[in-house]
Amino acid sequence: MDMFKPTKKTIIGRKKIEIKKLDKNSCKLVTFSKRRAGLFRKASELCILCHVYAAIIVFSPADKLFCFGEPNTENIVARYLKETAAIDAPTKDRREGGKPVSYEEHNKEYDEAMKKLELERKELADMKTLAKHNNKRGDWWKESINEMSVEQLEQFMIAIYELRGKLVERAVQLRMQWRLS
Amino acid sequence: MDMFKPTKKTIIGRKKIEIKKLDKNSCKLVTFSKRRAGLFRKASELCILCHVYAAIIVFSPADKLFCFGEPNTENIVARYLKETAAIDAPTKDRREGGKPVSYEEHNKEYDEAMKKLELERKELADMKTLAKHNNKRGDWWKESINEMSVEQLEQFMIAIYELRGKLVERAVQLRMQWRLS
DNA sequence: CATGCTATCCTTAGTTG
DNA sequence: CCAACTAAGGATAGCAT
Repeated sequence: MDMFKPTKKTIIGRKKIEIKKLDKNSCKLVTFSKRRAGLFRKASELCILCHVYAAIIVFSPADKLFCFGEPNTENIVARYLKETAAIDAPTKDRREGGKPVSYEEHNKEYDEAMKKLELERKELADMKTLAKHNNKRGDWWKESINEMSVEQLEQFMIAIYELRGKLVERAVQLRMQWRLS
Repeated sequence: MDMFKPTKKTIIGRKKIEIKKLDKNSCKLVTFSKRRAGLFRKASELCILCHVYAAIIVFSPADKLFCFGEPNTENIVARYLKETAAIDAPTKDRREGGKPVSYEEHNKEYDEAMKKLELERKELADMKTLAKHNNKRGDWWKESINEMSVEQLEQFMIAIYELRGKLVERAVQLRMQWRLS
């Protein structure tokens, strides 16, 4: 291999940049990749060094989801939701930008949902007690997974994912209720 | 004040450290504070430079929650849940640990499970139709979310997470069935 | 415990292949 | 476009206050 590079010259090395939005798109993508990798590595080091759990969620310039999680993202997020749900209203140690969240857009959905809820609440109350009666054990639907056919399972999974979205909405809804009270 | 420090000497500067769990507790706490700050700053820069959204969730050695969010943590998390819910089952773009699951060890379980399944399938088929009959609408449990109390909701969410694991298992199970047939 | 300092290590902007 | 390289700039371990 060539021991020396007589051709070495114009390499100037890193220059200082201002932390401002990058307009050049190619540059932005490269920078995003590099810095995201760096960020994830730093997070990993932090987790190992200090023996803590952490998760990072990033949406790329192309709106693709990237996430890091030690030991995994989902559990951290779940725990985050739990914690914030528990201490949200009173203590809420927001670091962030400080904006108290724009609930505007959420409000519409919730208004609708709550009206709908109001109506359905009554007619569904008895259905629930009925269901509870029918299933001696509350977790029948867990057990029954093993008997589902492919089609049933698929449908059920879809339903679960929808349900999950509803759960999140509902959780936010409840949190708002507390906040307002 | 003293302008000069003739006493200056022992400052060695930074030394290289191995990325291993820090045992010394005081050191761990200091390192955690410093590196967490650095991590959040990096994330902030990434968000500004590349005009992206990101969130970081960290649990400190003392198990306290620290979070960063641009523009705020909650929305990022909500969006994360939405995205993963939507594309999870089919595409599942886990970044994280990344193991594509070793199917070997699953094989045994699945063989057993499949036999068991075969037997149970028939005797449970009618139970299912019974259940379907009892609940005019198959998705009563979706609607009933809106009436759940906080406690019920929390328990339900936990159940859902568990259920999700079972679903994944079951899905792999079925996939293998197809593969073998 | 938090803050400031400094020497050293690490990250990465800019460039080349 | 992606990977490698280089050196400037930034982060930080260890120490001191």
